[in-house]
Amino acid sequence: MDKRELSEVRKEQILQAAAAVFARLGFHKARMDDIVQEAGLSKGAVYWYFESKDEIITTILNRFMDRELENLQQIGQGEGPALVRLRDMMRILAKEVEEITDLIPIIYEFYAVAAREETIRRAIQKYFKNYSALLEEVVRDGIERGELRDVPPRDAALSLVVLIEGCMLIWILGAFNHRESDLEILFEIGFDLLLEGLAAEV
Amino acid sequence: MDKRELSEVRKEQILQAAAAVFARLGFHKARMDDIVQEAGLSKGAVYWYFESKDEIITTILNRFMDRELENLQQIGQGEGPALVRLRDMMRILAKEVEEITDLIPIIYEFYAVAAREETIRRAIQKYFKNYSALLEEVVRDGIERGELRDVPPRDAALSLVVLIEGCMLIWILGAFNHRESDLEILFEIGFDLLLEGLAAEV
Amino acid sequence: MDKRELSEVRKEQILQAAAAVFARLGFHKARMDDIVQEAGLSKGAVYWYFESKDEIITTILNRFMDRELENLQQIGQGEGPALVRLRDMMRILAKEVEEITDLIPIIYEFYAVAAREETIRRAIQKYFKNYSALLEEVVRDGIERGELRDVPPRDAALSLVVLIEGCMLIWILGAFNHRESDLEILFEIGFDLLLEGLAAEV
Amino acid sequence: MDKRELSEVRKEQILQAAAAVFARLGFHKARMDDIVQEAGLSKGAVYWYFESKDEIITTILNRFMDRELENLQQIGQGEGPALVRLRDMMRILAKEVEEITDLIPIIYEFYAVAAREETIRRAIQKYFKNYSALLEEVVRDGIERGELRDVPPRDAALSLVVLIEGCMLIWILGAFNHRESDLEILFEIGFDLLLEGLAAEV
DNA sequence: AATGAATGAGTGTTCATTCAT
DNA sequence: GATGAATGAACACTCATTCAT
Repeated sequence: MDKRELSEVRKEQILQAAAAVFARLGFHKARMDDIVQEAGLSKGAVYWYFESKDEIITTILNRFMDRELENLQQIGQGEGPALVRLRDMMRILAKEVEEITDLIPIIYEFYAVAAREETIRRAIQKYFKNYSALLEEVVRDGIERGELRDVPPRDAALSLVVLIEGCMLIWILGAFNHRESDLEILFEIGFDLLLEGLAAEV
Repeated sequence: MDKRELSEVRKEQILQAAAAVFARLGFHKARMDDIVQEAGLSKGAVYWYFESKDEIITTILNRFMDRELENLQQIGQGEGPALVRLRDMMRILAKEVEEITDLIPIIYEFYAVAAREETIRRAIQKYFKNYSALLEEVVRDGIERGELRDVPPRDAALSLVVLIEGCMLIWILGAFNHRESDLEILFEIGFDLLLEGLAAEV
Repeated sequence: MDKRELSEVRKEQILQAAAAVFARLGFHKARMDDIVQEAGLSKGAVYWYFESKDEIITTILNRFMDRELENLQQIGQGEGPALVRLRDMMRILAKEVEEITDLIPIIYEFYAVAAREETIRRAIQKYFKNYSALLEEVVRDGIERGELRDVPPRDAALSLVVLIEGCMLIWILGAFNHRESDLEILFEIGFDLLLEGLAAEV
Repeated sequence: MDKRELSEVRKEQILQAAAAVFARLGFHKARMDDIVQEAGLSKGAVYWYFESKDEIITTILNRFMDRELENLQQIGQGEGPALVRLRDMMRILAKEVEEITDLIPIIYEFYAVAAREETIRRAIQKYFKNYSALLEEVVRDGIERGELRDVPPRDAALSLVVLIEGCMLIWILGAFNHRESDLEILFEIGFDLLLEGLAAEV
């Protein structure tokens, strides 16, 4: 393992630790000392790899968003029917999100910060832009194939983003905690209704 | 103005000031001294009415939720067609939310905390429960009137909550900041698509 | 009850409450609010009768010393044998002290303060002076009567004060907490040994 | 100087400073900032070595008691006549106490606290237990050698503790401030009377 | 006399960051 | 690269005292 490699390993080690601590305590209650301890390193070491607590936070956010996009992209690129691909995207997204449940509260802290701070907001906006662009692509395909109604693809993508984010919120808060305790089921209920519509046929 | 009245006025004065400060700086960066100054009182006075910063935060959350529910309730109770009532609810909600834009980031901080802390979570769950119960009622009415398809009212209510919360998030983050800068328009796009459905008719 | 009388009653009421609170919490942890509550009065009322927390403390100290001296004096003035009178003094002192056990810690706080502050020290010195003068008187009488050896009465009084204060300390700390849990017994053991002496007769 | 050594030095440095400040101002009026300044360190440094003001206080108490016991022990272990050894113990004790005069008020604050708080009381009780055990040993030896009357050694030890503590109190308060301004002299007067007894021989 | 709301200086403690080794 | 002791600004909260009513 050469120097560069070790350096990457150390960084990953710190981010891993930081994520765990943030998940446990949130950004603000988490102290650098907690991260240091969780990482099994020294304070100096952590500060050698990251300039500040803020940099750690931002890095975590970026990695999270990058990975999420990558995942979605791979799924969306399939060749089957659009509806199948969308369903698959949501199903897989649900699985992944459920695996990192602990990190979700952090996301909302990011959102709170983003609403106030330009820099973070820009990053998140970019994320959402990519995110919805991916969905829009599939929607466009679905319309062309005649699977979906001929609605503005961008609006449809918006609705899907709204659906996904809304469900995640409801889910993490346990707001509908009867049978819908699985994110996947929540997605499904919402998705089906969105597809078929609520209005009575005329 | 008698004692009890003055006491209420003072509390409101402090809450008002606190909300302003929180909106500007977020919970954590906001110092008690900021609230004190904004309220135009002394530190002792603030602590005379509230035990701690935390109590101020919680009180704000509760008042917010109470007021929001009350608003929705009044709108939902109307007699017209369900679709009109739902549209009205969202339109008015949009107006109100836009008026307290600054406070929205706080909501996400609450969500983040809620995901971690039982007490706050319970409060928010209760809020969502009431919130969706209101919507469910209107939906049920709509189904009976034949305005809406015969879907499980609870699922439909869930979808509406998801729609509303999702839109608010997209909006506050400015994630689709082209023409949809108004929350109302975002609501409308999402609502229309949800009503008519995305799927092509067979 | 005329004004002056009521005033005295109120003062006593406050001192009583203050003593109880001090006993429970010590001088420093005791807050004026605690005293106010214990007295069942308002803050303003307490400050109407006493200028400050300090004045309350000092007043309590003085009352305590005055009463103690008065008690000793009455006992010491008897006409019987000196040894009997001394024994009686200690016995009664023990009874009294045991009744106000809770207040004893306060005394040590006074001693601590006294060692640092002239004013309090003077008051306590005066107390001890009277205190030992009383004992000296009895001792002198005992020597004249041939009950006691012909030692300098002042030295003997000193020894008695030392005995009393030392026993009280040992007792309140529970330092010899086997059978000597009664202050009276502690006094007796010490007194007997002091009378008979430790040295083997030559 | 290696790490461990430096750490010890720093702790001592802080304790030294704290003792000085406590002596000057008492526990409660002493601020952490005073200790910090006196120690010539930063606030963070002090808190690096001690968790709280309370821990500093407790540590000082323990060190004091440990050292005192060690001293007494060394003196008591001598081989000469018991009376000589007791006299030496008191003489040396007097010297030592006079050297740390400033700390004595602290002791009384401890006594006051001890009377109220289990933890501190236990510590002090243990100290007194050791303390009197040492004296008891010498007394026992004295009785065996025929230097002392055949009294219960434990009672005699009690009397000696009482004598010592009583004298210290009288001395620190300056309660007999004529010629007996030396603690040593006070001890001597008390000790001689205790040895020879006050009662007239029959 | 009495009330209790209001004041504001004061204090123990925390914690992100730095830096000598 | 790595350590962990050291820094010091920041901050929530306390509480004796005041004073308008």
